[in-house]
Amino acid sequence: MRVLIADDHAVVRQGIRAVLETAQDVEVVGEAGTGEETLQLVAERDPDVLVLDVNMPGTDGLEVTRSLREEGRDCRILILSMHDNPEYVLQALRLGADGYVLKDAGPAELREAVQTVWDGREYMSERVTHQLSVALRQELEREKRKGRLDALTPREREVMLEVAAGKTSREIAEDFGISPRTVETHRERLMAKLRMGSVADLTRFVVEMGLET
Amino acid sequence: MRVLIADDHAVVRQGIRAVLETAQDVEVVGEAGTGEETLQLVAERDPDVLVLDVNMPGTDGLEVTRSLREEGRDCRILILSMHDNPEYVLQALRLGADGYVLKDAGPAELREAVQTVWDGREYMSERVTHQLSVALRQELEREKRKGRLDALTPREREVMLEVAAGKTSREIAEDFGISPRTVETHRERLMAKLRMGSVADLTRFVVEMGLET
DNA sequence: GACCGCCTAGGTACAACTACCTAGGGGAAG
DNA sequence: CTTCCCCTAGGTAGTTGTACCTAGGCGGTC
Repeated sequence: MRVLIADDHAVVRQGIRAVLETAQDVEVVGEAGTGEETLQLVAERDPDVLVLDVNMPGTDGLEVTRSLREEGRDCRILILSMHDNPEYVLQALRLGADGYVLKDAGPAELREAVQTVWDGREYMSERVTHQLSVALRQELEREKRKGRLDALTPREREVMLEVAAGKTSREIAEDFGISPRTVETHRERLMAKLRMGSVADLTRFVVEMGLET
Repeated sequence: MRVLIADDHAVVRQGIRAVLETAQDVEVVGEAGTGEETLQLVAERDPDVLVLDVNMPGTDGLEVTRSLREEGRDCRILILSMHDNPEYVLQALRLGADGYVLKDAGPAELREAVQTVWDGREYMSERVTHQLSVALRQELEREKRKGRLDALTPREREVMLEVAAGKTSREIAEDFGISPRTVETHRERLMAKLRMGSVADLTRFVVEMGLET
């Protein structure tokens, strides 16, 4: 297995090389310190696997990934990153990366990751998949909430904001010039539609959705 | 009045020069494109007023300000910035700037600002002073809230979190294995101590202070 | 021992919210 | 014209929270 290492810090490159070379079927065929250098070395040495840092000055890891895929390179790309930000991860995968490993991974994990992508499978650090699933859940939750919000009538929405602002039904009634009983009706309906069990939950909802004032 | 202009964009320098030179008692004695160049030109030409951009590559405006003050330069320093971020503004003033003007200021304001600092007074764009007063108010509010929070007993704090989580007094009582009446007592006291009039206000407070879980 | 702060909890009266149901008027859509 | 949705609002009964006051037990401090 021919591996190319791309990272802007020489010490990190050295570390990765040391880790990978302990596996006997791995040969490190080069090191790159910038995105441009990476593209050039990949073309020259045609590695099987590229271990690629995302954070590089100038052309960053994601850009490099895009370029390689655009020119039809079929080498495996294992992204190395400090952050488990789902946005980054998804972007990397969308651009054609084969794996995503965090920089705090130990030697064993790094070797396993390289081996895995080389075998044609995807490798993700556990924390990354975890963050992805959390992000997915949040997204679903947001969608669900947005749907619920759409089910409210205009009046209900107004009342909702007032309730979340801590007003009583009587105060809201005065603000709108209607009966407290009517406000209570709106109140019941909106709480039911949003499936909220308390003013506290409602307030959280309003704050989190950025609906105030 | 001898003025030196420092900004990393040539067009901006040109614009400032044009604006200032319409005033007949102003003479632009030089332009600098980097922090280093600025320090050198200030030493060479000894201007009365330095119009200084904060965002410059390498040594930025704040660094330049610090250096000039450290070496005992008494020229007026008028900071030019795109942002009205209070942190920046305070930092600039702390380092010895005499004025802070936003980049979206018109020609008239810029001339007035230069004139004002040259007269030995401070000049601040209106939006800047406004942002500062807002920041100050927020800071005071935060302090006040923190003080109030410190007035709570441990038990009251626990109850507060449960209330903000939307639980009823009965539920909280069960969680803690105490009487609902006791929870209500805690509840009344904590609401009074925090000066909160509703669960909604309390929930906001807890969320904003980052106290949950 | 006296004092104080905290947790505990009960009494009373009232205010506010909840649940579930009914129902008329008005406007928009079919 | 009928249907449907929304805003309106009342009835009734039950739950929950608020306001103010009292009070015992407990642990630490002067």
